[in-house]
Amino acid sequence: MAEAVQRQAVPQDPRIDASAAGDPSLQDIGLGNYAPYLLNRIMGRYNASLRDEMAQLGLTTPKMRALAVLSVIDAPLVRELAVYAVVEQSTLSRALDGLAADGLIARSADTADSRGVRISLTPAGRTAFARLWPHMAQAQARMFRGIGAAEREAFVSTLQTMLANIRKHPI
Amino acid sequence: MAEAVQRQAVPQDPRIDASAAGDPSLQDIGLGNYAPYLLNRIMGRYNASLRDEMAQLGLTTPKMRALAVLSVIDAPLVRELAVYAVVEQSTLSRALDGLAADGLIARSADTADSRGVRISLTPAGRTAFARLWPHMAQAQARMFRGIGAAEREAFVSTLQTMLANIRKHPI
DNA sequence: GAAAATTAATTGCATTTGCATGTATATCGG
DNA sequence: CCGATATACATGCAAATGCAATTAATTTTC
Repeated sequence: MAEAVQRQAVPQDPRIDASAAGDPSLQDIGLGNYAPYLLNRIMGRYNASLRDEMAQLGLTTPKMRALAVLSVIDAPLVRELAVYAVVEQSTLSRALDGLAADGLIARSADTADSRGVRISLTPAGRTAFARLWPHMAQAQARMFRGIGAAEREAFVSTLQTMLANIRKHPI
Repeated sequence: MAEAVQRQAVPQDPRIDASAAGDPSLQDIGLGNYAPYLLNRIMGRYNASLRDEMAQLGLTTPKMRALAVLSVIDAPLVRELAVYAVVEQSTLSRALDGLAADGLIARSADTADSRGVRISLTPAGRTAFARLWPHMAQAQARMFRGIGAAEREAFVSTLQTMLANIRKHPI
């Protein structure tokens, strides 16, 4: 399975890293200074703790995220919702089945393109989100404990730049 | 894409949020200013793109992360590795089966506690990581494109505070 | 204007995941 | 020092996931 990776001392593919000197090693940087490591640790814990709280409300992470996005964005297409909610479209489709069965969302055909399905919150869905939002707000507050407004704004601003850098979708 | 979705003034459950005023709504904040949303979008894309590249090297995300952590931390216990790699222990255990089968890691009983299993990179494992590291370094570089050294250091410093805030494990 | 290509969403299916359990070892309390 | 409890890791199994194929509709091309 992994044979390809264990070959010896392969010279760097110039398409992969054009910088002649090569990258500083992870040891040089140190795990604790390596941003993706920190980001994964932080989000791993944030998402896990939220997931446990959502389970008690009978919701999964995809369902929670769909409700959250729908509280802000009105009647998106399924594929748009998938991007915003950071959920695979097939997973989202099934999560929407569950939310619809619980009467929290409604599916309706797009008027302009009958392939498209627009998703909207029902009043019950809005109520459900109002109940789960405090958990999300609190998890965020825990995350930012001891971080002042200025630092926090700078942090969010950097995140916005980063999202613009790496995003693949125009939305 | 619509704005001003009507709000329903659902009374807050006092057990959920003791702060009398309640949280500002997600609409008030705006998705694009809500840090957990940005973080999930960013890490979703970062991890997906790295996962695709790793698949071509015959590695999964848990395997990649295990190798990365092992390149920095010497002979951790399985549970420690699971924390650093942000992978469930049962998932990690199976990823280690695969890495061991490929000769990339070695398991050895802990000398002090015979229940413990210490994991270390083999020379082949070290070579494998040397080959995948440029991909990780480049994904990180993409993420920080157009962000200066000072901003980047401030960002990482905030992340370190956040990790200290939310982490559950002492490590 | 019809065939070909593209796009939207859902669904089938194999893989992956994670919870719960099992097994072995270590530590604690009396 | 012995039974009870806790911890470490692996594994059984059901559920969740994601890729690929399907169905349906739109757009493009010639």
